[in-house]
Amino acid sequence: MLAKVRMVWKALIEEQLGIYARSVLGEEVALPPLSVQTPPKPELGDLAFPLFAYAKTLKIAPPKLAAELKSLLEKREDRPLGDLLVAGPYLNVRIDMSSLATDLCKEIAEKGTSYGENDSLSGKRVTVEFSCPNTNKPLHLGHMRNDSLGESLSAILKANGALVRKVNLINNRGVHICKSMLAYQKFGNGETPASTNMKGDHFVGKYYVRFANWAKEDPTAEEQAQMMLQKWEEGESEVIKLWEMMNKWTLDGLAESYQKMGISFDAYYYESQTYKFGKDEILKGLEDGVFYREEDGSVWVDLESIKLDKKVLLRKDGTSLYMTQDVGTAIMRHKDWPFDSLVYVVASEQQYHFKVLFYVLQQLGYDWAKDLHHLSYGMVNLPEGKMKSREGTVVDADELVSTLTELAAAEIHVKQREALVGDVEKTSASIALGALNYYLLQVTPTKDMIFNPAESISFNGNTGPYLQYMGARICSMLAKYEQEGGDSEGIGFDSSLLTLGDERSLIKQLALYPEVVAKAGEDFDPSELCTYLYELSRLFSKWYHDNPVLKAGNKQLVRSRIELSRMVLQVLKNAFALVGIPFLEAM
RNA sequence: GCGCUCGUAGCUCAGCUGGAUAGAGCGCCGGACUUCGAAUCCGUAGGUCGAAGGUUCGAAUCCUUCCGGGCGCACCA
Repeated sequence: MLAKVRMVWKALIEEQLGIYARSVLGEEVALPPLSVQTPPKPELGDLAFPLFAYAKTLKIAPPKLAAELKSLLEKREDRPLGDLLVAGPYLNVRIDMSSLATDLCKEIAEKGTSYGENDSLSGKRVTVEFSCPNTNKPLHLGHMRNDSLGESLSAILKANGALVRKVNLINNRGVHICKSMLAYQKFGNGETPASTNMKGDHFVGKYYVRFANWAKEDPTAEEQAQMMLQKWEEGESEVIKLWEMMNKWTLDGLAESYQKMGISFDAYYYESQTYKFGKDEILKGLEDGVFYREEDGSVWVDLESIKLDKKVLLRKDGTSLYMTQDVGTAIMRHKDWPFDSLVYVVASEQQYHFKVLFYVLQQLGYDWAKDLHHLSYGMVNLPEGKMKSREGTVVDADELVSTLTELAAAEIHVKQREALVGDVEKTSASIALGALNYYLLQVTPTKDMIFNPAESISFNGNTGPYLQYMGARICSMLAKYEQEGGDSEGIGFDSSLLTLGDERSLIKQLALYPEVVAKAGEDFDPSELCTYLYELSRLFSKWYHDNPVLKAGNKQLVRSRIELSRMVLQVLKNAFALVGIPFLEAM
């Protein structure tokens, strides 16, 4: 909506520039494109058109040109509503906020939860792979950033019109899995998650740690694990039975965590089922001459054309590797659900892997391989440095969620909001989730980030709960308004009454939302929505603090401010849904 | 060594395709609840945007070099 206003003014001024150039120079000249910006201060208007670039060709100082254009434009009948102002070398526009607000109010009311959506990816099928845990330990903070990003990105792509399929690849095979199995076999004494009253993933994780300790004393431990893997691959029934049992324990535990964290998938893939795939594809590529075979029998791809060295795709004994498997899995997924695009949400450590993977898939001639993406995100570190499992500094996901939930509940009790909130347990869980997702998504994905536990449990300032709080306050105000019969009085929304600077800023921010959704989708960057949300909430809370709504006096003004609040509420709700912040009517 | 990436206030982060006095939050100090929810709001202090060059009318933003972090560079996954 704001985009439209911008376009109209830009086109008009560009046209005027052309006319002016012709009159001054007496001939047609190619002028540099006009750029549109936002002035740094509200007093300077809403749109800014810097004129520096024209000084040379038109032989006029930018401030003079601004004044000239202003007076020429003001004579034009076809000029849209709004004011022109000269601000030094800039020609600025103060747009007609009243008509924008009227249109906006209508649009938000009509579209409701779909306000902000667009069809830039309309009909496009996108598979998003994320999470991809091991089945030998519970989720930790690193997984949480991955999960938040994957879930949020999926929602954002949907809001841009895409058909999204969320998939998870469970890493449930390999030596590391055998380690926890072996430790359990040796030291388990038949205990189970049920008998020890432990969550399955933590239970299995305990044995993974147990293995590490044992391996320190017994040098044969690693060897034994390797032997177990062989037995597993041969399908020895006892090993398979143990594997199935322990896998289920972990997966049940993970399912519980996912549920709590609001994570879900449309399909699961298991490495145990996919690890052999890809071999045939590589052999086909070898036949077609896109790969080559070394003397020892191993198969390689030459990466010189993408300025990398070379990479093995099949071992000399003909078995698959990580890369081989990923090639197979991608192709299989495309058969399952023919996508136009595939996004991998995986840590930045694997940038090289994905560069190679994408290249190999292209070499194999799949047309969909043109649109593969790696949403590469940085590490999550602690203030003291990296998380290290050996030093026990890994932040456990379940523990973190429950700590935050307890703190939120404590806050509700301190403020004596039990009655207002209703279900304290559910509400505090939602606050915890909002806090976590916002904390993790706030940072530009590609950057490493520092997770400060003390800061993450704070609910003040630039946090998820701050945003939720704004929503709750608006809800409570609207409830009061409706209770007092405000809506039934038949008074309409009069946008011309919203003349305060803060109101103008709010309206603009609301009108900007659809563009932010589109940009976040283009950039694969949920943090852009976080920044937007905080700015919207901040503007609202300042305005709401300084200006009465229900007690504004004039009924027409009350009504108009109520409508403005309703718009803010709607946009908050819509944006929350895209970044995993549960909306709360009371907290 | 090669490749990728990052370096903005004490700390954590924003800063749109280069543009008008570089912005928030936390923390510090100081204010605002008989008034729509104080999980709030307002104010003060705090920055030669890692360094040096270059391109440009104009650089935190683009280019080069250097310094300093991180991550890759397995017939592991």
